[in-house]
Amino acid sequence: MAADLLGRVLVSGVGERRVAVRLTEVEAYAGRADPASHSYRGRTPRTAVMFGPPGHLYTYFVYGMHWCANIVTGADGDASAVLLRAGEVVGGLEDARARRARASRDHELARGPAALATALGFDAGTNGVDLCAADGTVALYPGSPPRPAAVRNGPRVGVAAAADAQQRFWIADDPTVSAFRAWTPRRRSAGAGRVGGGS
DNA sequence: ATTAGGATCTTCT
DNA sequence: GAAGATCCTAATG
Repeated sequence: MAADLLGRVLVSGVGERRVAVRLTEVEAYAGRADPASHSYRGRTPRTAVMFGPPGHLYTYFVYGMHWCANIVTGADGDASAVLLRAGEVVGGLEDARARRARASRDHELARGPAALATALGFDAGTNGVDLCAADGTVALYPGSPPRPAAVRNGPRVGVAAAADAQQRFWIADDPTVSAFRAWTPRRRSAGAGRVGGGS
């Protein structure tokens, strides 16, 4: 299950850089039966990787500027995945800082799904990468599991559908875990609301 | 410390 | 055409 990924270490060798992150926060998306999952509405070009075999990276673009990464967990055709929400950079600190110049402290380098993806260099090019390939650019290692008593769970962040599902898991008292934000509707930008056909 | 709002574009309806 | 598994900065207490 998703919580088993906590404490495991993801090593990325993308772009001549090598960064390792120990996962401290994840979210589970239960395939086609989960209204909050990208795979809920069936297979599309974007979600094709989710419908494939487990152990592959599924990356997607959100909000017009960020990349986020999942690990496909369900059996072939199941379309379940785990969103990697946050982690502690345990290797390649210099490279991670270079990619995340905005982060003022090291514990913020991979705090939040888009931040984590940026720190590891994930984007369209890493979609579908096999984590078990011998020569893969990204690999998953056992790492060090958290104390079972330190594992917490709660609602998923920023998700409108199935908001009551307690499918977010994190390691208690870890500074790299992102702050919880319930889903809120975004206001439309002023310009987008223009009336009339203009010009 | 906390909150509110803007940026920006792919995907599916 | 509308909404989205977010991050960052600026303004306010």
